[in-house]
Amino acid sequence: MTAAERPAVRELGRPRTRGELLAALQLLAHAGADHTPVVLTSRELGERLGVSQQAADRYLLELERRGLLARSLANRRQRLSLTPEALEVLRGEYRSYRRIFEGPARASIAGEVASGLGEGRYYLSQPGYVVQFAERLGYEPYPGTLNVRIRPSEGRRLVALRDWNGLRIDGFEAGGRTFGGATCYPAKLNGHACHLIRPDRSHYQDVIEFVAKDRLRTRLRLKDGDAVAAEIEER
Amino acid sequence: MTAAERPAVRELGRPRTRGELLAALQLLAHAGADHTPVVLTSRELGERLGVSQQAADRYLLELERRGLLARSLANRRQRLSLTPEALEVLRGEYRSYRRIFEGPARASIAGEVASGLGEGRYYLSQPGYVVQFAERLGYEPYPGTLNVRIRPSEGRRLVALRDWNGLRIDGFEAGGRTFGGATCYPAKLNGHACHLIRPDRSHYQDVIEFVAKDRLRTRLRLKDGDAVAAEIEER
DNA sequence: ATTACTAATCGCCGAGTAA
DNA sequence: TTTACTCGGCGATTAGTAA
Repeated sequence: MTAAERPAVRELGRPRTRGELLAALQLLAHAGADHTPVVLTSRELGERLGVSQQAADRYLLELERRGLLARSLANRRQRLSLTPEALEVLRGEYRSYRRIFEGPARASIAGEVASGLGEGRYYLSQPGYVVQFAERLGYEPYPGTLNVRIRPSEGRRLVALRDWNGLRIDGFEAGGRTFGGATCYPAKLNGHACHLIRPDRSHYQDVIEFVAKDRLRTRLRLKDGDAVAAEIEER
Repeated sequence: MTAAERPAVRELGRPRTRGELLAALQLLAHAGADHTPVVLTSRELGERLGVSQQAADRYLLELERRGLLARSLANRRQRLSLTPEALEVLRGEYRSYRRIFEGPARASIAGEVASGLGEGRYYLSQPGYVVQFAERLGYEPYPGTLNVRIRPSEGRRLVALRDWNGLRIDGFEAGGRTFGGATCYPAKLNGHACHLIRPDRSHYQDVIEFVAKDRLRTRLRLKDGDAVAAEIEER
């Protein structure tokens, strides 16, 4: 997923069009189109949404045009299924509402310092990232990540990060290659403020990465294998 | 809250208008208007929603008209706060999205049979309730509730029922008096299918009530003080 | 500055209908 | 029956502006 697509997918447009499409996505998800193709006529959809068959059909066409809905017309009966992008949109709404009623989510996680592949320095030096970090995290991070290995069982808990609001770092293209996006979450490592950074396409299963203004290894006097405690919070 | 108001509050109208108002409510809640009056100009609101100042202002007027927003204009700077009805609308959305990603919620709870005040029979005999039960639960319940006393600590867990989807029984007026609404949740009592019924204005703190097609005391051979296990599920 | 009215424009809705 | 187009009508939007 490139940088340019992201915001387009996240935002459904202006409120005027947004509401109808969201309502349609929501209804389709409840009908099961989030995991299975669903047979639903535009008439039925319109009835349930309180609009005409024509309007419902337009919603479907529009959703398809935006890459949020996959349709297959077989024998005049369309089968509808939501795309991963649509689920991302719905998940964003879920996050938003959950934050209102549950407050920001938090998690504590323990692990030990691990050595990375040294790529962090290369990536975090990319100007395309640096400007975004400066703008969204409020600082230019030290060009290198601190890797922390966690127990696989704890890793499963972190899957829930999908549901959290984070600070988006968008991907971009530079010098003919693609740099992927990432999401950052405010964190404390042994009490020291930093950010957990979760690349969209993560290479690791049981390693999480942190960025901070200073070099964390030096600042916290850490070496490979040292135990660390991380506190992660929703933005 | 009377029966007539309920649906009007729950539904924000057709998708066309619904989306804008929901987006505005959502934004206001995030700005803190759910618990504290918030100073926010219509220009700022419009910018954040991606509409003009005029449109944003209309949203505010419309929300106020629907009883979802309280405004106080002091010195040309309006202070906005959401009403309980608005929070109910937002909570409904939260429920809906949570169901998509978390699936139906469940809870197990233990308690013991308690004797009620005998009002159950009177209430459940009201035709205004009976027709709704028949339509929404799929049966006409035996006119009497089984009361189960739970430990106060368990009762706190049931507060979460607020966040669950349930089957609405609307309040109504008959014979000059008002009958309040309630929400029902599919449940099993010692494995027997029934419904937990939660009146909007509950008299009890640590007593929950069940309805079923048959008389539960007879069917399950229960007497006061008997231990029972209940499984409650989101609709 | 604000809020919020009026007027003109814009675009969504639904009826009719084709395929 | 479906899906999905055209088009007239009208409700929502924005610009301009008053208070």
